Amino acid sequence: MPRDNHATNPDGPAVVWFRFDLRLSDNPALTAATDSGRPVLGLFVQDEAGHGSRPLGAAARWWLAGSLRALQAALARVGVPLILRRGPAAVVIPDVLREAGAGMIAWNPRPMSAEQAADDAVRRIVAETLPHVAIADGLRRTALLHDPAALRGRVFTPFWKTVTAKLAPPAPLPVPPLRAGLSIASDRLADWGLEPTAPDWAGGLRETWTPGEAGAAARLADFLDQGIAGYATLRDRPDLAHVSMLSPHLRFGEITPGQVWHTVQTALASGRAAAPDADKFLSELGWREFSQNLLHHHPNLAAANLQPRFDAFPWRPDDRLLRAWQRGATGYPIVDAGMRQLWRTGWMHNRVRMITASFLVKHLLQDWRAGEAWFWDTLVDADPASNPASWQWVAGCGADAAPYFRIFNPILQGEKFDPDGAYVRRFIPELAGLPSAIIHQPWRASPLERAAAGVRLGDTYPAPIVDHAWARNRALAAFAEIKSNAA
DNA sequence: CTCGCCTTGTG
DNA sequence: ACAAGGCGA
Repeated sequence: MPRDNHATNPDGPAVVWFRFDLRLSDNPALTAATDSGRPVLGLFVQDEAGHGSRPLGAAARWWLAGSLRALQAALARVGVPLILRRGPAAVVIPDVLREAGAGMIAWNPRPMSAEQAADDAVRRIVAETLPHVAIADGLRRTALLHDPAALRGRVFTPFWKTVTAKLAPPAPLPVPPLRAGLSIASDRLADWGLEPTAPDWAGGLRETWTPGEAGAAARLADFLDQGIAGYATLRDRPDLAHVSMLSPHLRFGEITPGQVWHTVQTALASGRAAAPDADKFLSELGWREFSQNLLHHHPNLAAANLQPRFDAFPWRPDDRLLRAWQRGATGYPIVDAGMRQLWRTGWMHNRVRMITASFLVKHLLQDWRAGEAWFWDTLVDADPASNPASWQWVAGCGADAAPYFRIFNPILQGEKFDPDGAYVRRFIPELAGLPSAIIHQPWRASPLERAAAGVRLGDTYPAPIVDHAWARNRALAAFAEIKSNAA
């Protein structure tokens, strides 16, 4: 049947504009489009200018490619195309609606004010230039468990108590019965250059992750099956597998916090999870909500200290130190193992994130923003809220932050949370032969132990770039300089 | 106003 | 044991 390619049609297909909600289930926009009875056309717009959000880092771009491929395949199974376009959303969206002869557009609300402003701009342009296109509006919010506009959290515990007191997320939506629609022109994903080619550094990422909705569901099922038992304490052990690793899936909206919440409740009710473990796990979702709340109320979270007195902090920018930290060559095994896990897999265990971040900020006196930028580029789960909020928390300048004087001892942290050195051995094989009792401080190994393990300090593995006790005192002195400033 | 809380460390 | 700062119930 001939088709007018340059006019919208009230009976035409519904375009579902995907953003970081790359899933079919619990997707109100997709459900609204299906409920309208129209055939569905998926759309993802790569808007390098950001469209109200921060341009992705390299690891997140890799993840996005995988997630789009997974979404494209899932939609293709029911005959629905996923159209890829590049450019400013306010230009691309009207173009696509005209080309598709669309009668409707639907998208899920986003939580940040800049995102809402960007979406409002698109809404206005569509309403003004394409009045026959219905806009699915006021849909259920699924990106967060709470409405950040309705609450302002400065301290985590009361914030999370307030949220959980009335927490009853509606039952997640099932995958709707999609009607296939005709396709229009689409970019080729490969042409977006999201994935590295020369060099291809993504091998460790591919081994570790399955981006996409199915991968997210499998990860959650696996965690509830194997990992959540003992979570309350074992979650701090980077050598064990007792964390969910859901963070990148949540970041790209391949699973919603509401789906996680309901799945955990079901596991609780059937006795497959214990209450202390489930509560602790859900409180980690709480930290995610807390960070999003902070970003909502402080859009400049990644750039500005939440505590202005830190504006006068005497950082000592030093590229040599920063690079040593980035490469995992500080001479402190737990720090280096973490940085190498990050480089290899695009992810780092939460406990080790705190240790490595504390080390950069306090032992090396590098501005937390330099560390935040590195994590932003290398983490597959790099989140515009969680990443800066957590860095500010560690640096002591954030909301409900760890006091600055609380300086992690990388040796004690290693011995406490990687007691057998298994985590260090996995990511620093050149230390693998050292006895467990000394593996977190190889400079104290005896000459005989080092020879037996083939460890030559300053050669096969670096000597510590700073002395812990000295660095600790220097950090405390630096903090004392800003202590008297009003908070 | 006190007390607990906040993903501690040192002596 | 004791250290350090701020917030909120």
